[in-house]
Amino acid sequence: MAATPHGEEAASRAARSGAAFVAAWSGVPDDLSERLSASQLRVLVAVERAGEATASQLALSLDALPSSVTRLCDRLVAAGHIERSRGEEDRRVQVVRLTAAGAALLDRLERHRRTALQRAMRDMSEADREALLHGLAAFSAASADGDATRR
Amino acid sequence: MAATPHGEEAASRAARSGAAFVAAWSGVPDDLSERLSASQLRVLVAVERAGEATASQLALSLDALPSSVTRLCDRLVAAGHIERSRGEEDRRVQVVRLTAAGAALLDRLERHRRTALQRAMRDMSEADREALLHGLAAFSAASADGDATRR
DNA sequence: TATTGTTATACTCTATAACTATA
DNA sequence: TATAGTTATAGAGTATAACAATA
Repeated sequence: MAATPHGEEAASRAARSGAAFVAAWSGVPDDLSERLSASQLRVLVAVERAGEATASQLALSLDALPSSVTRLCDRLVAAGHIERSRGEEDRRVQVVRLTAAGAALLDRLERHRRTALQRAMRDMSEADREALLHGLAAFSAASADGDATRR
Repeated sequence: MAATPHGEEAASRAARSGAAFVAAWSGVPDDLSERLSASQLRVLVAVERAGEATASQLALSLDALPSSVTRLCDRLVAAGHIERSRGEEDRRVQVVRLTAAGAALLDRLERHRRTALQRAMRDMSEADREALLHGLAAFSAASADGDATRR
């Protein structure tokens, strides 16, 4: 089996066999997807990652427009998942953060993800699990380095 | 480092370090996401996988409603990505299939995915790439077996 | 009478543009 | 006057219910 130019063969194999992993990783529990739209969930995850964020910061990190973020936050506030308050230095901005309910919801999402991954991984050999975890960590590191280099 | 009960630790690591792979795998080229909504793209992928499909079959495989599929197909037909025709046996059904333009579009999506994966993988060692591909293949096989067993 | 697909309606998401409050 | 956020409006996605054509 000869190496193909530029690792095209490896990328092609990753594209094919990666679908199952992506499906397991990306799943959302039914009761959550019934209560929240995918967009609302994306906002929630972005708020969690940022800790605190203004509408324009969220718009940037989500590649969305401030007006869209405002609407999404309106509904997330109404549902009790986030809270908004005026900035203390600059009173134009609205600072958004998770409520306890929002954090609990994201916790359930994370647990669901781990459960879905575990379901497939428990049927793998120890060596295969090891290879997967090692490979994913290396991919993650290479992605981060690439981003940094390209800056 | 002791093994944790039920492989929870392994699943937790996969959840964390898998994010970069999922991001690379799931990316859509800008010019495509400007022309097509994510929902339309999902329909297109489902049609490709099925070869030919009726509206209700698509609704099933997409976990959507026939009425939603009809709307999405309306726009995909208008854009020239799919074509519809009456079933020959059962004249109630509408059979959907890709046009050449639709197939070309999905081809570009696939090439974009391979390129994104290759970008990170070229900075990995040969051993790490090997581990990743091996692990993903094993995960995919375990998922398929699990599905079959649970049937 | 049952089934397939579509159309009617209502609510959400997203984008553009106009507007309000603050700087 | 510039900026942050919101509100107005319009097109698209998705759900329920009513409807047409076919079986």
